[in-house]
Amino acid sequence: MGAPDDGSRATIRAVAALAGVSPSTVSRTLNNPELVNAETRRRVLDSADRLGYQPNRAAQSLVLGRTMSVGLIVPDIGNPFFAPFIKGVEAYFRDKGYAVFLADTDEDAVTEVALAEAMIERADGLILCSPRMSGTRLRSLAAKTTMVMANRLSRTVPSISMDVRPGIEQAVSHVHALGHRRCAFLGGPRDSWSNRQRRRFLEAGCAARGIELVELGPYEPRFSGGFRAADEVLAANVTAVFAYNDLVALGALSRLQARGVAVPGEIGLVGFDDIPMASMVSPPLTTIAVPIPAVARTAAAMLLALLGKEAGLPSGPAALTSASAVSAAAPPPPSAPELATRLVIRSTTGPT
Amino acid sequence: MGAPDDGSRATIRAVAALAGVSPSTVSRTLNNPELVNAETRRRVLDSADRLGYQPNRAAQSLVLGRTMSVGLIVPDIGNPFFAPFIKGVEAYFRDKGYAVFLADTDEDAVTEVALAEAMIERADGLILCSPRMSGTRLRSLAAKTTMVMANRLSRTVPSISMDVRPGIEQAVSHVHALGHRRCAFLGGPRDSWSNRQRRRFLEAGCAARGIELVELGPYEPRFSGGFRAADEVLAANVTAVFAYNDLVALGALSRLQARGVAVPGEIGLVGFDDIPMASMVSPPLTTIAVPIPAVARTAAAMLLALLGKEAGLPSGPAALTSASAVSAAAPPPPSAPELATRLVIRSTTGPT
DNA sequence: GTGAAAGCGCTAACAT
DNA sequence: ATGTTAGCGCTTTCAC
Repeated sequence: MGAPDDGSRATIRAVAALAGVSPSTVSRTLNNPELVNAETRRRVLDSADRLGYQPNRAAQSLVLGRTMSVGLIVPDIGNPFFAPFIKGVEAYFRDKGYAVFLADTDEDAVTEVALAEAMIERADGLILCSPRMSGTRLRSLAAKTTMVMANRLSRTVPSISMDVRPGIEQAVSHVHALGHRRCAFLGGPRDSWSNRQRRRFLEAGCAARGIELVELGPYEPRFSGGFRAADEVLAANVTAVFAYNDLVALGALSRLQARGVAVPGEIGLVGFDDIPMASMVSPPLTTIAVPIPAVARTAAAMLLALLGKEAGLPSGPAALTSASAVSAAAPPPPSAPELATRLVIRSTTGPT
Repeated sequence: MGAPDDGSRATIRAVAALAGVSPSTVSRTLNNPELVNAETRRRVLDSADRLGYQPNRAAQSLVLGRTMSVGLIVPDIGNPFFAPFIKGVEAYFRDKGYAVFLADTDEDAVTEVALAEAMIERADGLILCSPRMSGTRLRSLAAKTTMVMANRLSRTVPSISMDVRPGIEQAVSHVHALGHRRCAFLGGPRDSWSNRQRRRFLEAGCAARGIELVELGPYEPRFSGGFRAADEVLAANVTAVFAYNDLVALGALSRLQARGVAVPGEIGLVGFDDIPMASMVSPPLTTIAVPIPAVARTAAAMLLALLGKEAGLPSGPAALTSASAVSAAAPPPPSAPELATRLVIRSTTGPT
């Protein structure tokens, strides 16, 4: 519709004037249409789009105390693991009328804190995806804003993570069934929460089945890390390998093949994440698929619920949601079935 | 650093009161420190961080007329091609004190327009990366906000794109030197600007060297598209193939190998983009590398310049602004050397 | 059902 | 060098 061709955007007063009403009526028409007479409403609406009127967000934010935007901080946009997460969060919030600020920490904890602080000023809430910062900093941030953490669990900060257990159980069971009795774990970053978690369950699963597990690494969680890992695997005298993630697995696979080692013939290989590339290499990678879109949606929903609660929502539908989110500060239920990881068997695992 | 432990954030008046000055002095201290007495400044700064004061962004935006944030719209966050772009834009703007809104259109032109409209309300400017919408819509958007388009050129909208020519020239020359005389182009989406551009230069390069070029497709610009393409390549009786992008090339490679066709022995293969995966497969893909980070930085710098120009205008802001924006639309120099594509020779090309 | 008035928190003339 | 004043554009009591 006809925006004023000069650059100035129409204000609520202009609309009011054109419609012959007061600014308050225009505001009501837009925000609480039921409070205004049908005929008046029509006139207002008409004038509004005649002028191409768009409420000024800054003014709204100032008076309402919320910006209708949230911040999302990830360690590395380029990491295929995070893309679906970003996508999921963005799609969820867009749908609810929120815009999403995105920032990339380059895997650096200090940058991460700085970015979070900066976003607090502009967004109503924050989602920290796989945060690298210390628990202390995390808590301090959480005290300053509404925040949800994904892929890392905490008792003090609302958080959500996938359930790695089923996938790992399935993988260990699978490898065991194939006859492997001595395996390696290609560890990721030492201080990484998810690395610790993956290792723990892996150890438990192997122990339970009498599989000997040797831990190698830590390796950079990249293709190059797997490259290096491959040579150490060969020296470790194992028949199967669990990698910290697919990138490492893929790197190892590549190097193994280059060295003439048959996969899965001589060495079986299991990845983690199921990034798109996992199914595109040859042989396609057996891996533990993680439900990132579900994690993303859950995190987003959690944040939205918290925002609603903060805004003083009367105990409506949101009350329950946010309750569960806050109790998420207590042992969050990673038991939700849609958050379960699962083994995807492709072609890098076979009989020993 | 004691933030008030209750939820309310300190205002400028609180700081002023604590420091025993007026709000304006606080504002000055923060925005034009040189205008205020050193001793006063000290007191103000002190009170400010005593209270953990952070200026309210919404209030600033309202009075200054700018939000210090920009919007970035991409077709698909998950596409490895776009990740470095997003990263580049975000890093650039973060550095300048801007925050970046990100949205993903899912390759849909309608969504794209809607998202852009939504962002106009919240951001000072917009970067459209590889926009799918029509030129008309593009122009209409550009009239409403400060905007820069990347990976697509336009005379009427400020835009920036890499220079595909050198890379393609090198590729054709390389393939020609290897003895190939009949090649195929695996086309991407028919109406895609970059597809048309790539094809055009490819045709020219081949024609100039007496290489016969058959165009296949269009294919989905994904791994799966290349899969399908491979079979058609085999039927086309060519010895080398240029793919619309790496994903297609990789898909084709995979399928070719599955069918027992030797690459580069029987068929040579050249990709486009040089996504990370290109160097990770085996054999590693020969491909035309595109300078996405440079494109991203350039686009960002362009937008920032336009924003600055708009803000710095002496009189009637709007009229001149759009004029200058349009003038920025005059032939953008894709000749900048850092925007040049270049051939990366790996192992999917060899003598015929 | 509608208007008038009072700010939200900040910056920027304009005094002083 | 600092304080006073007047809004930025909107929402929201509070009257009518």
